[in-house]
Amino acid sequence: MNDAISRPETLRRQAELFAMHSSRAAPALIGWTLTFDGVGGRIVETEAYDHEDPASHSFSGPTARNAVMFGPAGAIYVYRSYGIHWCMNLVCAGPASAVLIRAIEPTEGLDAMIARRGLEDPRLLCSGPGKLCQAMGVTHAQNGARIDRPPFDLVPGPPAQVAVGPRIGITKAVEAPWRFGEKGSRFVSRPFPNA
DNA sequence: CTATTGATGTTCT
DNA sequence: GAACATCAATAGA
Repeated sequence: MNDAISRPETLRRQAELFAMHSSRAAPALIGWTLTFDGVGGRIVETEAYDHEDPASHSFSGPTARNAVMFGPAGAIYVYRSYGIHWCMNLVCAGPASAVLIRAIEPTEGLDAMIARRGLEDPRLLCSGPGKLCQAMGVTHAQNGARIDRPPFDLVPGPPAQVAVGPRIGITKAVEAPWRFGEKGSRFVSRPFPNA
């Protein structure tokens, strides 16, 4: 028999996920499969942000850049990082909360990712928020797009063991334990202390 | 394996 | 003008 989850069931699980605050949706997303135009893989690392969080783009209220974060859940918020890279978030139940996708384990469309990244090592293809957007071909053109409709796809996976730690690359609220990853995964951007 | 540093350009003060 | 949800290259242990 086919053990794949049906489309209606997937949409139900997605709706359930987006109804959560990002701090609960972020760990719940570990193990889901995310693709764009058939290219992507298993989510193995995420971070949560919200409007009460000094490290969040949404902390100081709506602006042109962060407008998508203040919109409906299920949207994709893409921003430019350090003038060079793109990073993608999934908007969750608000206000203005989102999950940063920090690393995936490449499983679909390996050839396209290798071509875009100019690398072959699967561990280096998507082990960081900027890397995975480059590998998947996600740019500002996808800002505001829906995660629950083509060309995006987001499918639940079997339950994963989740490690927790402080977020990476921020200078405010550095201690908040809002970084999540799959225990033991070799595809995360940096190791978790107790995994 | 960890630590450090320069590159890059948009956003916000 | 400063800060920035990063990356790749490099040096060292």
